[in-house]
Amino acid sequence: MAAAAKQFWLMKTEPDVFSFADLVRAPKKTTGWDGVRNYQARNFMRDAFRVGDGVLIYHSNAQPSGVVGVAEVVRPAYPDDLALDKNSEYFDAKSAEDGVSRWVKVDVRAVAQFKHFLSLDDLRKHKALQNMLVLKRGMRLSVQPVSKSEWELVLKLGAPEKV
DNA sequence: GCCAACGTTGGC
DNA sequence: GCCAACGTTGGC
Repeated sequence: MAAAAKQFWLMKTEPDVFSFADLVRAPKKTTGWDGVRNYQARNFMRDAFRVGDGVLIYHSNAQPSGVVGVAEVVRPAYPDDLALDKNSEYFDAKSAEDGVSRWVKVDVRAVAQFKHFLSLDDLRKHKALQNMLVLKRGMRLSVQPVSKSEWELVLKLGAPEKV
């Protein structure tokens, strides 16, 4: 059986909370991407993410916001138990009621940092990227699919350097 | 099931 | 800090 084709995603993080540099510094350059509390984003992780998929790491609420580097999925979806932790800001009362988290996380590992940080303005300069979800007005989804052609161009523009 | 009110996201 | 856009909640 042929291996499933590699898929591509973009994941947002606020660098003040957890930055790409934090990911690079993490043990094995890997972290559980927890705290996602949006059903559409969860469903992408739970139903579509596969080990080996590529991830653009995007800094939101940054000056400026943009894509900083590349990671890969190293563990498929498993329960995000912060939802059960009363002291966590990601606590979810409904999950706690059920005794089982309705939220999931995946593990991602830092792969490369862009030599050329790509701000939203940078990305907008390229017609081939005009359909990128992250560029759409009002797009708040924190986990987004990225097309193969978008991925390839963004990597070319970003000049990734292995971390 | 509708939809107004509310809370959050995130660019600017 | 502003506020547009969006998701969720809850009354009915």
